[in-house]
Amino acid sequence: MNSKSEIYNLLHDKGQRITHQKSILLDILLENTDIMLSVNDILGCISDSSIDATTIYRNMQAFTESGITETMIDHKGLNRYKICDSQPHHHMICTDCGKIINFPCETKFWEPYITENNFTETHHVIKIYGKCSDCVK
Amino acid sequence: MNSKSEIYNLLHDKGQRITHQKSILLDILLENTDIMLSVNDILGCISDSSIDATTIYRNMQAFTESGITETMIDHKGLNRYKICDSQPHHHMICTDCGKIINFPCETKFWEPYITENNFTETHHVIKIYGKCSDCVK
DNA sequence: TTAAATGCAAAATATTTGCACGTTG
DNA sequence: CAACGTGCAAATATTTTGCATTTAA
Repeated sequence: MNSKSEIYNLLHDKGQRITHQKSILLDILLENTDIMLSVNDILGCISDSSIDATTIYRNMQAFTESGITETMIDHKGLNRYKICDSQPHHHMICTDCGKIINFPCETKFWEPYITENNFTETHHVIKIYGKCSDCVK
Repeated sequence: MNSKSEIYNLLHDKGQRITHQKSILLDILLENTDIMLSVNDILGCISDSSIDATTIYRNMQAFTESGITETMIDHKGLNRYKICDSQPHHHMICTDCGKIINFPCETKFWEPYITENNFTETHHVIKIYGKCSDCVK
């Protein structure tokens, strides 16, 4: 999920229209792939405040339902969004500013517990929460 | 953190007073150690609605600052609370029936990445999704 | 042209704050 | 009795909803 035309095709397939507002929102998301953006962050990126907050909420929900964006709720209860990664990996997420640092998965230390419980893994999620070097100050 | 007297001692050490309201809240928390309770859940446990929501918010914050409770924000952005476990653990979650199986955290293989990025971890979440032994059949 | 998307206003929800009064130690 | 805790009311903040208007296809 890293080119605008790819996303446009996906939206088209879902019967959604390509609007001026969606185009701007996608530009902002594609320029910020390493941070989870709040609606307020996104508003701050729109210089002439040409998009209403309601429209941002509605489009972020639509994008998430279409698998274009992923979502989290930060330590203050704010929704944050980013474009989905094409490559799976894990995240350190700053609960203050939403910054994301990726790291690879190196072990599956839980394998014995899976076997023991006859559990069949389909996927796993590892997220490290805390403060990034800027926000810890 | 599993007996009321232990918690009372801790509160006393922190210079906090033992009030009727705190006593009731602790009873509710101690009777619900396997679920994260929202303020609304807690209100629902108080039959005669003798405690104001504000008091619950303030006490849950105080409990959390004292290390008595732990907190999370759920998928809807609601704060939820539970008495701290003596042992932290992670979850295998069956995507069919919702069953949860706990397992302990044995490694922090991501430590080098944290150090490298000057990240300050507050907590981490590891969830293994899949099917439990019953649902895989 | 017409169904979907948008902007604005208002509502809904969750949480926080100020302050007077009550209670604990 | 003195400090802390509580309840009530009002303020904040975020997100959602209703509806008339605009716009993409």
